[in-house]
Amino acid sequence: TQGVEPEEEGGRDQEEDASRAMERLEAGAAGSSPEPEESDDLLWFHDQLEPAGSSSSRVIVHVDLDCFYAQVEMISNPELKGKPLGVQQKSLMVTCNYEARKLGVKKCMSVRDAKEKCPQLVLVNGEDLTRYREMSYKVTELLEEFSPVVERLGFDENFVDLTVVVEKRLQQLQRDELSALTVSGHVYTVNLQDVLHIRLLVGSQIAAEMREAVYNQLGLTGCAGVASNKLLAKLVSGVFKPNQQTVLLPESSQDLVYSLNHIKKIPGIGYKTTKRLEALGISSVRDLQTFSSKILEKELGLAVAQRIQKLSFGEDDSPVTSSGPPQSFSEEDSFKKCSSEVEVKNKIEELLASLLNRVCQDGRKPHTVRLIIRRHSSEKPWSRESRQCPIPSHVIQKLGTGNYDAMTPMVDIVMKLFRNMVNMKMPFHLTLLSVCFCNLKALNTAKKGTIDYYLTPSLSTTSRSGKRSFKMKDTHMEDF
DNA sequence: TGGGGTTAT
DNA sequence: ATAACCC
Repeated sequence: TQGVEPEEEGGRDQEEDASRAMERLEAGAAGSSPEPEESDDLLWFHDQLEPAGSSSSRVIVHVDLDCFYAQVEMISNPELKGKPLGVQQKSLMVTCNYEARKLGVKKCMSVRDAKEKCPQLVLVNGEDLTRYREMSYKVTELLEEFSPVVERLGFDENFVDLTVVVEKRLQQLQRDELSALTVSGHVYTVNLQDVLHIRLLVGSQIAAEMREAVYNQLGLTGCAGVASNKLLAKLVSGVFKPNQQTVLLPESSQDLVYSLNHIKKIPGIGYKTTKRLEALGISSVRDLQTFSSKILEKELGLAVAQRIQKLSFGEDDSPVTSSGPPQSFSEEDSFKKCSSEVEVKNKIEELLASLLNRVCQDGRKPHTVRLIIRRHSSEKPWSRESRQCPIPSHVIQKLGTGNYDAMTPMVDIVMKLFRNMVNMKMPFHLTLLSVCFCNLKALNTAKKGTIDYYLTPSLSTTSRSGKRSFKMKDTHMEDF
């Protein structure tokens, strides 16, 4: 109902699901090795696919889930479907479903403004990211079945490089099928006479199959954009908004970048760079395109200047890089005030409890811990300070299954980091605490019979039970 | 303004 | 260790 059903617009003949798509791809890979004899027609056609002769043209898809946290909440609790729903973290409503948006609620509104706009708004707390994170990785893993090169951006966006998969599929197609190729979903700027961007059309079909698989297997809807690079794929994915997809034909790429009314809309140009560019009198995309490269390089440095000026033309040669497993795990909590050692220690214990569970499930071992704080009232309210240190190897070993063992030494380490940053003889006022595990290394592949095996507590005699969950002791609430 | 993430310097 | 970027 109400716009969450997929494929009103482009989903004919997309009944093929991901597994069948994979069978076809694999069959294609196997069958294409002895170089199928091609007719002259077909050779001519393939020649047209690479106009400039350089084989640099890529097919990239950007997949962007619709109001992701709200969708996960509606799956967790189907009674929320059909009602205006917002997901709240502290005083901020970080996202909301389309029911709520119809009633004037916007993403990243304060909870107060949102309730004012829409008194019937249902709010759920979204501070615990566990279910979002898990669903997010399911999406990435599903997309990896279509092509192994998938790059995550946040929890709800993925880039996939389809170049190789498109090429395989094209080589499988017969001459008559080739001339009958059609686009799936929208085309950016309606100008469909010239159908020579066959690879992008095939990309759009694969994008439709991806969205169909994500919906059928995970129950999530989203948008997709297909283009020749990441920047354009991302920009074009947002053109038709909930649950639709669009492909950008190259001759429309300038129209697309000019449709951005300000440089800050270009992904890669953030808050700081926008301010510095505005100080130079640059505010529109065309301003940036035509601005002196020399001056820009002096002002921002060679790397940033060249990159953002290319972005302003819609050019982006950055590769889609496989995200793989996460580089770090962190848990944070923000609050109005935290100003005593016991409060700090309690928060740290809470953060560590979650982190130890996560690290345990991941299987790899972090070799570094970092503590991050935000102090109140300091001139830069957004700035954070951090201290990090290696995790001693004897503590790393305890990280495997018996989290109770690692908890106490980890708290001690993190509290030392805290004392290194904050002089506890002086009054302090924190508004955020965060603990991060990073420098993750694959587990010690201790083989049976080796010294390592018997020296690794989680592998030898004790505690062969399954993964245990660490439970917080209910401590010290009398402090309040 | 939250609770995450990444890469570059 | 911080600063920039992304969501």
